Amino acid sequence: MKSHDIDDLLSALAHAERRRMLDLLMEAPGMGVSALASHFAMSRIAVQKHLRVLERVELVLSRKQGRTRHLFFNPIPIQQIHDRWTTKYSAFWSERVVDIKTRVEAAIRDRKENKSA
Amino acid sequence: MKSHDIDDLLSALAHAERRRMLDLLMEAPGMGVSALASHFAMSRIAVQKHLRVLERVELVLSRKQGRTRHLFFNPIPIQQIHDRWTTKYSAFWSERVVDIKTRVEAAIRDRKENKSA
DNA sequence: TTCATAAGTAACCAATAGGTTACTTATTGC
DNA sequence: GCAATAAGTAACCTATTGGTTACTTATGAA
Repeated sequence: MKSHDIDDLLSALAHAERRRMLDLLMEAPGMGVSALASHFAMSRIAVQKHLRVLERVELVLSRKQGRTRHLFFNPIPIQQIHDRWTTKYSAFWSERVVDIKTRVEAAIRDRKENKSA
Repeated sequence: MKSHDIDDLLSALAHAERRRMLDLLMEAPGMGVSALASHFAMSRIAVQKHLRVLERVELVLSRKQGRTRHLFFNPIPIQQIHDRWTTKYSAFWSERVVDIKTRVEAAIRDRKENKSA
C-alpha cells in the first residue's frame, strides 16, 4: 500500500458521518443510495459525494441491479492499516511514554554535563 | 474517545509528511523543532504547523528546556484506535467480502421472487 | 555584550473539502 | 404509456488546509 493510498484511506475514515455510513452498511448490507441517505440530515447529493470518497478507497463496494445501486461495506482496507500498525507500534505500546520522556531528558542533561566537564 | 476526537486523530495521521515526522521522532526522540524541520523540503513554519496538529491530538508531546522545545512521539492514541478497530471489525476480517456481496444479492433476488409469487 | 540561533506570531494565498440547488437520465409499477 | 422514484451531473458557495514570507522574542555562547 502506497503512502498516498494511506493518506486517502485515513482521511476517508476521518469523518464521523462517513464512519456512520459504514456502520449502517455493516448492519444492513445492500442498501441503496437513497435508503442510506434517508438516515442523514444532509442532502442525498452530499451523501453521494461521501460515498464516492469511500468507494475510491474501497471501503464501500457496490453493484447495480436495475435502478438501485446496492452498497456494501468492505472491512479489508481497515484490516490492512490495523496490521501495519500492529507490526510498527506494538512494541511501543508496552512501554510508558512518560518513561521515554524522562529518559531522554536525562540523556540531554548528561550531554550538557559532559560538554562543560 | 469522542467521535470528534477520532476525526482529529485520523486526519492528523492522514498526511504522509506528518507520519514521517512521527517516524523521525520515533527514531530520535527529543529532537527540537528546527532539527526536525531540517529533514523536510517545506519551511520550518510549515513543519511547526504540522506539529501543532500532531500535538493537539497528543501524538507528539513536548517539553521546553532553555530555548529548544524537545519533541516526543506518543504511540498511545494510535493504540486506542487500533484496539477499537480490533473489537469492532475483527469478526469481519475472517469472512470473505465477495461472499457477503453474493449472499446479499441472492437475498435481494429472493425478495423479488417472493413478491411476484 | 553582542551576535547567532530556536522558536513563535501574523498576514496572506491557492487548492481542496463539504455542502447546496437545479437539472438529467433511467427504471419500475400502476 | 405515464407518473414516481433511484441515481447521477453540473455549477456554485464557504470554510479549512497547507503552504508561504516577514517580523518578534528569548536564550546561548564567544
